[in-house]
Amino acid sequence: MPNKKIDEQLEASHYRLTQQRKAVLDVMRENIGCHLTAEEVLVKARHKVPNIGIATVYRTLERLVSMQILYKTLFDGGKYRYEISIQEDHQHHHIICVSCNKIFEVEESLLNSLEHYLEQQGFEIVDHQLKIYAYCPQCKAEKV
Amino acid sequence: MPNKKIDEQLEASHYRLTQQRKAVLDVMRENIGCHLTAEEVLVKARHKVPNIGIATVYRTLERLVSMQILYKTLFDGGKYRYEISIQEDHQHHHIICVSCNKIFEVEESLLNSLEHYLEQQGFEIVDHQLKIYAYCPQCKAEKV
DNA sequence: GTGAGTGCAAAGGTTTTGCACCGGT
DNA sequence: ACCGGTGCAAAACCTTTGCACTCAC
Repeated sequence: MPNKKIDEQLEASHYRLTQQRKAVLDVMRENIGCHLTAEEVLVKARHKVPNIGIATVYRTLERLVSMQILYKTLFDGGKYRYEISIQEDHQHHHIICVSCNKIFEVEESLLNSLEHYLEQQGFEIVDHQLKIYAYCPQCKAEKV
Repeated sequence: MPNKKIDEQLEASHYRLTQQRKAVLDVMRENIGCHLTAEEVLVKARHKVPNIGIATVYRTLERLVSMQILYKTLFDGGKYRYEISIQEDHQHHHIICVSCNKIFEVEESLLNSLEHYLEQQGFEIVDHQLKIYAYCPQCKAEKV
């Protein structure tokens, strides 16, 4: 259960567990696998804490990112989206449906040979992000 | 020479060749392999047409993107960068040095097997973008 | 009680848009 | 001369910041 681990992290970090932060964290925990914008988190969090403001949402999301509890990724339109990190390793790989805009995850794997090649060239890889634009199976079927 | 091809495209598109557009296009042609922000294009273009405004730069860049003469890619910080398209095929693959911020190109190739796999899953791939964050060989050497 | 955290509103940064004027065809 | 293109300034958008007030510890 990742929740236990997150709670431990929070406790260890002198991080005050306010209503607002709990609401944001719960929203993210209730939306595993979703890639939410700050605005979307705000709307969902307001169901729990009606007066929560967008600034608090941003501040909380940023804090959780720096604690590596969330990932933050830049998507088209120049907007950031946040997702909860449920695994140890990064898996910054997304398939974005060009029709319904749904976002699917891809497992990291096939980039290893590319990275090895680049390391032989003298680069030291820190991270990578892959975005694939596609019709998802459903939209492909409806497209005709 | 790609310039000839671009000129043909422009002619075929009823695209008025104003001083400003020529300046923007020339800036991009003089900076093959560079990934420029609109602001950077503006500064360079003003050396040619001092009064050119940022709105014209954006409008021209967008138009050239829609003509597939330029590529537009979102980079960290939520800023778009534009680069001239010198090849037939897309090659949206970048290595960004986390130290000097220089951007290197990677040839497309090793993603084919991943794409085949996804197509078997029912996706129809439209495009993809890969960003790799790394220390470039020079910064890696200086890092120590 | 104290200081970190909050909400609001204002500011920041990038990109877009409205509008009167300009200039390529 | 026409109409698309331009420059300016304002607006739009997302995100960050300043500040007085609040509340978790």
